[in-house]
Amino acid sequence: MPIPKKNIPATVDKVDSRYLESLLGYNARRVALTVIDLFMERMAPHDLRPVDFSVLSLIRNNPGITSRQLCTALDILPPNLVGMISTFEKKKLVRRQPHPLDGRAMALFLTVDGEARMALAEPTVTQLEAEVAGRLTPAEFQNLLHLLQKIYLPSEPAPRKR
Amino acid sequence: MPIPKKNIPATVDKVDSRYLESLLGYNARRVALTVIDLFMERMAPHDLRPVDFSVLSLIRNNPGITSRQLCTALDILPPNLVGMISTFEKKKLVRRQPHPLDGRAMALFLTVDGEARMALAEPTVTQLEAEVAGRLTPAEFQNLLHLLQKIYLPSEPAPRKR
DNA sequence: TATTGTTATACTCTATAACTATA
DNA sequence: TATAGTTATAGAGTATAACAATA
Repeated sequence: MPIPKKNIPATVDKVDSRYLESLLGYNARRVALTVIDLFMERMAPHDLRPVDFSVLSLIRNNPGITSRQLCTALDILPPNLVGMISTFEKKKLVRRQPHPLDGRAMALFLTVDGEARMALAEPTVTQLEAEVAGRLTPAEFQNLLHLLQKIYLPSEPAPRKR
Repeated sequence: MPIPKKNIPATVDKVDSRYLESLLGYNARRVALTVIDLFMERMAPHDLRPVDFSVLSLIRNNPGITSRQLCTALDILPPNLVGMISTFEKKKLVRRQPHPLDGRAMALFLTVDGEARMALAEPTVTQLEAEVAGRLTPAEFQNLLHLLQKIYLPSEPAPRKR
């Protein structure tokens, strides 16, 4: 039988977060913040924020990708990408080139410096991912990625609006 | 045998995002954005952003909780909570009361209006969660929450820094 | 001396409108 | 007429420093 509490006005000793923890949105955001915090810490020597890494990674794996394609893939608004690309150009990480088939567009490529930067940064990301996933078995980790993708990647490639 | 491509300069037709999709941080952020977008859409009639809902939910389930406890539980900085609480007070959703055991602190409670607002809002959240999880079986959904929590909820309750 | 709540403020991130060059 | 890229700018979100009152 539980010991009766003293009759004091309502105070909270341990916060009950169980309801929030039953919500996918809450849990996904907490995990995203956890990983992003560690990411920024570890990637500081490489001078890359998460979004920088995402952009450079897509250019690396898709040479000649356009700004518009980057914006669609990463859910970035075009005006907010312009500054990033300009900064990358100033730092000699990215090179812009007229698109061969569309005179309005610019094709994006990593420079040699950009390739080198990413070659150093990717293992750092791999390492921090491994640490974050440390409490999960490899099978659990793969399952987690798969379940997350089932949420945001429609099997039918219907256009996403935002 | 694949048909040889025409010899044109590098252009990208379909963006290859497979590397990013192998990263937990990327997937968690995409899911968080997906759920938050739907959340804001559905909760607009209730005039509650995700963070508003989280704060009111914690007050509801922890009557007498302090601002400091809210900040710790939700990873909000104290200066950024002040305005929210003030707004809630103006809207008669939350009531502040001197803390019975700590003269510096304020104990927070929902008003009758606040309870009513949350009583309407919670079913909306339950509904949208069910929709987002629609592609998953109930067992998969529970497993997803469990795996996410293993990432950000340490079994040993070590203090998080940020 | 440390902590709670608060103010003021700066910085970053995200969003909107409008323009140009080209399709 | 629609789209890619760009500029300028507004708004929301997040961060730091400093202070008064209390522990």
